[in-house]
Amino acid sequence: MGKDSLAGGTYGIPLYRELQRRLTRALSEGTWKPGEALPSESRLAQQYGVSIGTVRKAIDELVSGRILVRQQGRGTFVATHTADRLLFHFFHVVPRSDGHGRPPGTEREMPRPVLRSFRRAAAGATVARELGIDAGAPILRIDNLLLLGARPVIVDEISISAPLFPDLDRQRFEGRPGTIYGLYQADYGINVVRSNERLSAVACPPAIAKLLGLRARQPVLNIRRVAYTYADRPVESRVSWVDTREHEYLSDLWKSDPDHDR
Amino acid sequence: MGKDSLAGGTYGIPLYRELQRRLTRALSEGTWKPGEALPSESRLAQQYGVSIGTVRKAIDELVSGRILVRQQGRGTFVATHTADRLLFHFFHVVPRSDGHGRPPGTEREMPRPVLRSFRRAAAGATVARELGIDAGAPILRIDNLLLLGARPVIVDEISISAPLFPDLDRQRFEGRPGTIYGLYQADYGINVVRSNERLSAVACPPAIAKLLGLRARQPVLNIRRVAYTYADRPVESRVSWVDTREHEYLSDLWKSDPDHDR
DNA sequence: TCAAACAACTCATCTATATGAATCCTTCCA
DNA sequence: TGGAAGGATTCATATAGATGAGTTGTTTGA
Repeated sequence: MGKDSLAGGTYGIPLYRELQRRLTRALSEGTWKPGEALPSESRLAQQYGVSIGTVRKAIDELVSGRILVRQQGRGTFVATHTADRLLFHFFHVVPRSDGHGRPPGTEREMPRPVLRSFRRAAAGATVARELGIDAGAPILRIDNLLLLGARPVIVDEISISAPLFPDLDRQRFEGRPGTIYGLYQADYGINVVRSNERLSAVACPPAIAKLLGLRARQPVLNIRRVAYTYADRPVESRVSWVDTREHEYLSDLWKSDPDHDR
Repeated sequence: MGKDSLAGGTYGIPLYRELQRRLTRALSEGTWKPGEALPSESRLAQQYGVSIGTVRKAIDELVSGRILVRQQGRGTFVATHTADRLLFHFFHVVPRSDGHGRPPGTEREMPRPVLRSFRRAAAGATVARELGIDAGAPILRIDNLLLLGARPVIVDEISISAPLFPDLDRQRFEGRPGTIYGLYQADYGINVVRSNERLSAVACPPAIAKLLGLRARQPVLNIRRVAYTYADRPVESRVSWVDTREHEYLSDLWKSDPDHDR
């Protein structure tokens, strides 16, 4: 029975759920970094003084929540923000599928970001509420134009709490090797695991319309996303404006992932 | 070992997955109707000649896919289309949450439907493709206006394959006791278990605008939904027009359900 | 040197069993 | 008549172990 043994611990709540809580906390504390392997199931079982089946049950939900990834013969790993993961779990804009026989959601394409502005600002009421910080608190405000194919399709307005991302500046942001969530993860140990989006149709503001090559007041899809890390801690508030003339927003609550069979 | 034993059966694919396949097929054949209980886990184990753990694993995914519902001490039941289930899994339009401290998604309200028209028609190309039938095949076309509070917010244009719903007429449709999916289920044994939605922002057609109390060409949210039953068989194609001045579309891929913890 | 064989390790599947918790039904007694 | 007690049945949790499959690294042998 290892030093972290759960034996004789919490009452009322199941062992596997308590173990899950501890694993999640360890994850949020950076005990194992994204891409790294956790100890093997048998070692975890030994360490926490539970059976291997209980360890598997604790891990099961973290895997189905895309927080961990299991690989037979290799181990269990902390999920990383690869381009694929971004595409299938956090990026829902796809080419329209009107008419063609092709099933929706296939042939997704990685958006090419063009940085429009990077600056420090103070949180407005809405962003503050979404990020769980005080109104007026310092934030970083990043405006991006996303190209799909050759065409500008999305304008992203990103707000993140400045103290969470020390020393993040324009150079560093633009020089990131992968996705934005990959940057949060690799440079700041913040792993975005879930997001929540609220959509509405609005008349396009002139400034946005100019970027999208749209006439002002034309209908655009407005998306407010809040991205969360472990334990539902908000990390990023993002407002997107989507030109849906040639693209659409795909919401497929199940089977959104070709790899992940369930 | 029961007559349905899986022993010595399929090679290569796991027992629990084969059992899952058989259960799904039995479900689609109406062996157990919605609301009814399946045989107990121990009985299923006996019947199929597998251990109880394997039965649980087979059922696990059907439960997480909301196809079955487990109740400790009672049994395992085929999910039914209660108002709650509709609200949380198939109805994503909620009051805007701008400004208020209230978390998004709470305080949902059941829409009140007003039937605008019920008629027989021929499937157009898009609907035919979505329903997996031939273009020109007979369909039922139902137009609904949905009120949230006192206000008209959504126009629904529903298309279903006529042969799938024999003898369905306006009286029967309007006289249904519960939701539309409840009608499909109770009267035709068709259990909608999944849906897929594609959203875009468009200028509101005049006919729709009149119903929603909106000026023509104002931005509205256009939703194309295809609803599926077991084994990904399409059942319904629905086009919705949503007035998002006071409401918005909520897309929360995880924790959309207060009951269902995962 | 190269490649096959092997060993050691991982997660995946499957079994068997025990105990607890929730529900339902019957029995029994005041 | 009513309600408590008990028993039977259900799913929920937890354990222990066997076997299989996939991966990795090492050893062996031609």
